[in-house]
Amino acid sequence: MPRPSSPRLKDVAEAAGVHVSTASRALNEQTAAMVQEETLDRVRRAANQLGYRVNGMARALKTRRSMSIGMLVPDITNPFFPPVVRGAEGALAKAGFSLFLSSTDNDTDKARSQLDAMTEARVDGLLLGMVQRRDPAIDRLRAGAIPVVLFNRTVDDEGISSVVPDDALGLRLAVTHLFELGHRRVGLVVGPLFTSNGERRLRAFRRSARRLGLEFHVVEATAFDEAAGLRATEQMIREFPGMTALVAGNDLLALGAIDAGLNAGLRCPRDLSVVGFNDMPLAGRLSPPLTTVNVPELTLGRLAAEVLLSLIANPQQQPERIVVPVTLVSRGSTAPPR
Amino acid sequence: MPRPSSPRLKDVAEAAGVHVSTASRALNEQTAAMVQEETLDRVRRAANQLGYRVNGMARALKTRRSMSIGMLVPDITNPFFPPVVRGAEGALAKAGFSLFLSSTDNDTDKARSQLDAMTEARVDGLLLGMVQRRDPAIDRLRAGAIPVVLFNRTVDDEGISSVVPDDALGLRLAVTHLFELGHRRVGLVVGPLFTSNGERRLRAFRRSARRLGLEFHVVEATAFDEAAGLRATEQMIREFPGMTALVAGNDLLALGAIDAGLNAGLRCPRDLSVVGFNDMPLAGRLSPPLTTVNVPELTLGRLAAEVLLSLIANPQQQPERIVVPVTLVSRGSTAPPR
DNA sequence: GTTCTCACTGCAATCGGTTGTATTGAGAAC
DNA sequence: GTTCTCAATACAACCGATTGCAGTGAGAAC
Repeated sequence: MPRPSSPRLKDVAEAAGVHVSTASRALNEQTAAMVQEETLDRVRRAANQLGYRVNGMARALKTRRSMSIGMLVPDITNPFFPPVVRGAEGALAKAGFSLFLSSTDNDTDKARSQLDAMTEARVDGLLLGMVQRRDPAIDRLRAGAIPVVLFNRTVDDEGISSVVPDDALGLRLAVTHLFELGHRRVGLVVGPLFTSNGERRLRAFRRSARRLGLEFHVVEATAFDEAAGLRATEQMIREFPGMTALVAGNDLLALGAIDAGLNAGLRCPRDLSVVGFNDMPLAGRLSPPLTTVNVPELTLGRLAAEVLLSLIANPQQQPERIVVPVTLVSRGSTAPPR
Repeated sequence: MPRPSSPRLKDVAEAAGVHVSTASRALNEQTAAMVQEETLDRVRRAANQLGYRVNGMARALKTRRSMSIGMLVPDITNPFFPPVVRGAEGALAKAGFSLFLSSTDNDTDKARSQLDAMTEARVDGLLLGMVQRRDPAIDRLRAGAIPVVLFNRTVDDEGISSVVPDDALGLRLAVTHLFELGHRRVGLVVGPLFTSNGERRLRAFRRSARRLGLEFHVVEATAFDEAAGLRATEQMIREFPGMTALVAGNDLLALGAIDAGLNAGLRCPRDLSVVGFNDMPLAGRLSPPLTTVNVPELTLGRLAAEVLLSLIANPQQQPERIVVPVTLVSRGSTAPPR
């Protein structure tokens, strides 16, 4: 019966004429110093010869480090996330970690089952981008010993590391921009308020609008996508006539809002100015080019990964809550009111 | 010294007062029938009580199945890929598999190192979207026993399963569309010819253009992104004056082409019609809305995953080469020549 | 009362590595 | 020549599951 699987350390050791423990040390950077130069060579040569690749599962089982991390995003097809994933993946790969990625489709059950899968895979850390403000999944995670960093959204609980955009600054910039263009009657199509972005952006919007003396109205969208933006804006147009401008909870909501406006005979930006949030890729090439709040997505992903890595290196570490600065990008979807 | 880690099967077994092998059988669907109803209950209760999660590494080590698959894409920030990833992930999750995702940034070295990492993680299969027509990485993989399905691009070698769009049909549709609009002098900004999409689209373009009696010129872009599209089109404009329309190797190249045209004073579609390929998300909302060849991305990803799953279930299986049909979506970036 | 079944459970080997400890042997110190 | 030191290597336990096989005991068959 021929051995069907790939060569094991034992095979390498035999080929090199050493004990498997010696082969193990020879092949590990950390321990290679323990073994004689000449032996080192023999083992390495044998390993190359046989095309040996360490069995990560066996190693992980023994060392209790899988060298993998799990990343959950609400929806990978939301253009905001791919750059975040890329930023995270780049930083992780540099440190030798692989990435388990999963889209939860904004579905709590799916999120839980994916989280279970990652727990079973014994990932060394988690990057979570889909949490709700009060999230039972997080509570269960806190009990466990697995390092977690939240990104994009965070939880109300202060005890967990996170990397999020500066929601308050973003909304202030957006509202101020509209005010300076001359708008005085401004709507907010906010994302779901069970998310931190929803709630924070709403609060900042209210505060800015009040301070500037604007008339305003708020409608909560059921999700962060175009369809929800469309529905919410239809409602907004019914409930808040005379509105000349609108801030959306993110860029996809903004697209839905523009559509709803069009359906109601309001052209953007002539009859209705719209500001998005995120500055997702291609936002500047849309028709009209979207005025929006830029979030440095790659950086956000990279930072989240770096915080996680340092948390893995030192689990006792205090939680770190990073707020990434944002800027307003003024493009074609906003204009002075007529 | 308290046990810091999560509960093991042994802990569950002790809590339930049974042997660990019995606990193992009780907790596995396949083998649960072997154990008495009453014992089953006790074990399950104990497992829930302790919050037991199987250690995937230990299981994988013993069973030689990691229940994970690796997916390599050239660039996750290319909007074409997220829906493909999502399609694949959905199908895989349904079958209980997790997804290792990695962006290779079109870098052969990075691809190789990621492939090594996946090999070490002992993934049960690979979904590769970044292969070149003659790819040494594939040759190395063929030797091994790990099931592979290529998507989006394929290799010249016939022996490997793949799921790719119908490049030939797509280009024929694009060229015919331009012909019917009245264009007679048409360029092709093709993707790198070391990719199957590049080469196949070029061939189909030439054939269609000849058959229709068009004058044509081809420039090869160095990558599938906007910057490469811009550069290639600048060259095209120099070398092929009087061109009224252009087919791009994908949507990002098309965007670069539109920019290059603008820089040269050619407005799209008034002075230069442009057809893309892929119909990436938001393509229809761009300015101008992109005429392009629609590839059903979600389906493509799902199919790739399904082929891989069946290959994993039955490794002796003949390779399957699926060609996914495409359609032309006529929008605003094409118009009759002036 | 024995023996045979058969359903259930326990035993122990195994997957492929890592790592603390023991062993070995050559040269230094005496 | 004996003992000590130390570098290099071998031994063996262990990580946490799975699974072929052996054991057990209750009831059936005789």
